[in-house]
Order: sequence, then structure tokens, then C-alpha cells
Amino acid sequence: MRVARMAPPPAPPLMKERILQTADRLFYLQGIRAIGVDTIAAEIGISKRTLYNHFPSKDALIAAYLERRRAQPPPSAPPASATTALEQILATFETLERRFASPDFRGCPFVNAVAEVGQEDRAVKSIAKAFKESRRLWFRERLTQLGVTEADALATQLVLLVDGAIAQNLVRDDPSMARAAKDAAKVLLRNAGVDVGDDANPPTTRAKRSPR
Amino acid sequence: MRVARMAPPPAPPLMKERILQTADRLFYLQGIRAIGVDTIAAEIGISKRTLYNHFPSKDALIAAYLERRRAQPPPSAPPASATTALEQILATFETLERRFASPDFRGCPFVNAVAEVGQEDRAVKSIAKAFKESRRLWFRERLTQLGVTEADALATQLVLLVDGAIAQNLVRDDPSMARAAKDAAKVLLRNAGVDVGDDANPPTTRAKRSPR
DNA sequence: TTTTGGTTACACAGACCTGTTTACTTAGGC
DNA sequence: GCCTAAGTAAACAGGTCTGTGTAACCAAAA
Repeated sequence: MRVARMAPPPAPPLMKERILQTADRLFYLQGIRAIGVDTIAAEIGISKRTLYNHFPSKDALIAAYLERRRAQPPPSAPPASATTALEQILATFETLERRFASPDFRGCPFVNAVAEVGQEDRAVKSIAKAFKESRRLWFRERLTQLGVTEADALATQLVLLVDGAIAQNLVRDDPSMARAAKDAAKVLLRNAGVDVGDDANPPTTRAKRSPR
Repeated sequence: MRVARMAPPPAPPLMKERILQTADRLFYLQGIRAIGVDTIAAEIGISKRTLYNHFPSKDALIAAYLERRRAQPPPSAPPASATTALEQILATFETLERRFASPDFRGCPFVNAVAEVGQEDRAVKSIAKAFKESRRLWFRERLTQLGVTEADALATQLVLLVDGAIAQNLVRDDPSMARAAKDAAKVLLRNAGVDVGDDANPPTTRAKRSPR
């Protein structure tokens, strides 16, 4: 655990990041209200006083935790794969399924945070809102690239599917929810004129054989 | 507020229900962890001891709160209207939009409860799971009535849209999320062969004009 | 060497939490 | 008139929480 020693930035910037990393893990996995600042400090091996030297209050730490998550790029951008806009969109749902399968998945940290403290902590709701909108715009950009005229409306529907899958998986522990969302997304995309490939696996097949 | 006085059931059943009603309101609006048993007792005007005579612990009260909500019928069954299966399905999304507009809407109580205490309270997760599955089956029944062959898969997709709209509305305070979900549901229904009426308002119009 | 800045250890305040205990009251049933 | 059941008030136990105050420490910079 040897750390490089220079002049001004020896430990200070590292310490703040270490606190945030630990807070991130504990807040996300166990809940914001379930974790006290003592627990975070003890986990790192620092005194509570040091933690309060870096963050003026627990609320500030919570906001920093969410802000740090918000600033991270969407997880659906693997290095070289998923090149086309359509592939990127569909890769989102595949990434989702992979994350659902992890025992560390605990739902959307922003939705959870709003559910936990969103009524009394305005900053939390504000950051969560910004995050959700950024994801919606991420979809919209790619839909526009695909030539979808109503990209805005469709982007909204896609984020509904994503958040629905996350919520359902949170209570049901069923990663297949991601596949259901992906299948629904394909139908919506096809309906918008996007060629999503072979119709070999339509999520819901015809029934009742309407006119046609 | 005169109550009939017999032998065994004079006030006891009323008291329990009063406690549950108050707990429901406070738990849902402010959060399970945010409300203490003192607050609930004080709100009703009873002593904390009386509350503990009816529920052995706060966890038991939480479970009873969720169980009571679970036992309530789906809100999408108005008296005489919404007769056909399709109308009932679509009415679900309209009811959703109406509830989004209320200042008392705070998301799905079951998802919130799991997010708040689902890691440490197994009963909560179990009840939430049962609730989600019952709603899915509610959709599936009606889809089967409509002759949809893959009713199971489509029912899952519809609950994804419902939960997605709830989650998005929770953080964005945008009731139009319910309309977006309804529009997406219509596309999925039409894709499954259900006649959802005029194509006058397709949620997402063609674009890019693929092969055809 | 002296200063300085971040850190530690530790106690503490003040609040809130769940759950229990004790002693008192009230009111109906026998 | 007595018994029982239920409720009340209020204190309390034992714990956790956020946030602060204080004195000592340690290592690097001057």
C-alpha cells in the first residue's frame, strides 16, 4: 500500500476518491439509509473526523456519490463491438441482462436513492432526474442516426423498458426480464421502420389472425 | 363514532385497521425507514404500547402494510366501464396517468419497500414478488381472452412498461410517461395481432423507409 | 528546527429508534 | 361489587445515528 509522495497532491485527492468508492459500494449494495458514516469510515480505516473533513455532511456525500455515478458513461459502449447505432441500442439490453445476473445488482441507484431520501433531499432528485434524461438522450441520438422521425417519443419508450426491467428484476430476481425488454424494444423499433434483422424470433407471434 | 358493544369484537378489529390505514399513508408517502412507530401511534392518538399489542414488531407492521396493499384489487377495474379485455388493459395505463398527476403519488410501494428494506427483510421481498406476479397474471388473463397466443411473454412486457413508467415518473414527475407506456403497449398489442383500433395515432411513425 | 496540515483517537452532544416496563384508568360482563 | 380486558401515560433500556470538539501525532516543508 505504498503511496507516492510529492508535494501538494499526496493523499488529499486520493482520500476523497477512496471515500467515494467505499460510499458507492456500501450505499448501492445496502442502501443509503442503511449505511452510516461510521460504517464507511471504519471500512476504509479512517476516522470519522477525516471523512467530515472531506464532506461537510452525509447529504453532501450522498450527492457526491450520485454525481459520480451520473458522470460515468453508459455501460453499453464496449470497446470495439457494438459499432452501429442499432447494435449499441440492443447491446444496452444485453448489458442489462448480464448485470442482472450479478449478485451485486441492486436496481437503479438513482431510483433507489429517490425512493429512500428523494422526498427530503432535493439534490438527490435533481441528480437522478439529470441522469434519467441523459440516458433518454443517449437513445434519442442513436434513433436519430437510424432515421427514426419520432426519435424523441421512441427514446422515452425505450427508457421505460429499461427501467421497467430493472424494477421487475429488483423484486423478482429474474434476469430474463432484460430479454423481455429487448424483445419489446425490437418490436417498437421495427414499428418505427428500423430493420432489426430477421423476424425469426418475434417476441409475440400473431394471434386471432386479424384481417391482413 | 359510537361503536356497537358486544363481547369480543368491540374495538379490537377497528383499532388494527386504523393502525394499518395510518401506517399505509405514512409509510407510502414518506418511506418505511423515515417513519417510526412513535409517529404512527401519535398520528392516531394512541399509545405506542397499544400499537405493539396489535403488531409484535415494526417488521410485522411493514409486512401487514404490504400484504394489505397486495390484497387490494387492481385499480383498473372501474364499475361499469372498461368491459372488454382490451379496454381493461388500456384503462390500466389511463389510471396510471391519473395517479401520476396526484401529488400523493410516490411510486410503487412494493418496489420502494424492496429498495428500502428488501435486503434485510425477506418477508417484504416475498410479498412484493407475489404482487408483481399477480399483476402479470392479470394482464395474461386478458391477453388470453383476446386470443393472443404468446400471452405470457406479452404480459411480461406490459408489466415492464407499467413499472418503467412508474419509475420514470417517480424521478421525473412527468405524468406523460403513462401515455408513452400506453402508446408502446398499443404497438406491442397490434404486433401480437390484437386490433387496437385506428392507426390514426401511431406512437412512432415510419422512418427511413426500409425495404418494405 | 520550527511550522504546518492532515490525520488519529476518543469522547461527547443531541436526537431518534425499537421495544419494554410500570402503574394507572376505564368500562363492560358476570 | 368484583373481574377482566384494553387502553393510557410516561419513563426507561439499549442501541444507532449525525455531527462536533479536543488533544495528540506524524511527516514533510521552510
